[in-house]
Amino acid sequence: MIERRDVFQAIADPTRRMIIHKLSQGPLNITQIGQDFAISKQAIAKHIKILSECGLVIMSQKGRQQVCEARLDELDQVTDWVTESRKLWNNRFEKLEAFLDKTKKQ
Amino acid sequence: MIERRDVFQAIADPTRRMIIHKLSQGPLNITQIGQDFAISKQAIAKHIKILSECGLVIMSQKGRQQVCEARLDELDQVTDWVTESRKLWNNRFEKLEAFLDKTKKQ
DNA sequence: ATATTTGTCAACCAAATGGTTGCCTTATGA
DNA sequence: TCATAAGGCAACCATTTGGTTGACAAATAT
Repeated sequence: MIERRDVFQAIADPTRRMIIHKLSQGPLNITQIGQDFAISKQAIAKHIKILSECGLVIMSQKGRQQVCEARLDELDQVTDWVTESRKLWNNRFEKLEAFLDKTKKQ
Repeated sequence: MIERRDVFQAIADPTRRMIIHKLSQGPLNITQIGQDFAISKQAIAKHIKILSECGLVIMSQKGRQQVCEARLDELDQVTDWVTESRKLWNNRFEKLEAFLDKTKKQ
């Protein structure tokens, strides 16, 4: 299995999606993020590490606090892939239509 | 760990994304899908099972063949979540602005 | 000065994931 | 009729994942 740490895998976990949701409303430190979740701060920190490794969260030190900010640009990878798939889907009969058209003309 | 089998998890795997990509261009049976991948047909079948369980692929029997067709509607869940997060992000200063506005008026 | 808060590091764990192989059933084509 | 192609099923495996606990360092507050 290849080492994967991409945006798709990052947003696959519901907890991480909720974290992104929270951070979309403004920056928070790790303890504040953990407030709504019934898991340890260490678990939260691990999620944050994954999110920041793929660019969805950026960190900044502020005294002893680690301030986390959402950075949603990388989600373009996701919407781009969906858009591309839909494009293919919409054009899926093109070849067939071209073939039928050609056949008709002959 | 809760039982998860949702669209987000389904598209987290690169092989499954490639399968969707292929199927977006037209229906294929399991053997045909496996053509481009260096993994066993059983592995492909497992991926297809996951994709069909979350509605991204629909199956139809055709003799001994299992024809797979892409069904991209469920990807709305993904784009909707991204859109919602971006909306929150864009409105993230609203509360602060409202507060400042109110303070100014007093 | 000391207690508390914030977060890190490391070890550990059970379950999930993505893959394998072998065997079996059932259509299909020669 | 019989070999073969398509796929299902089950057992197994290594690695990854998402979580835990305990100990620790360093800011901050009292």
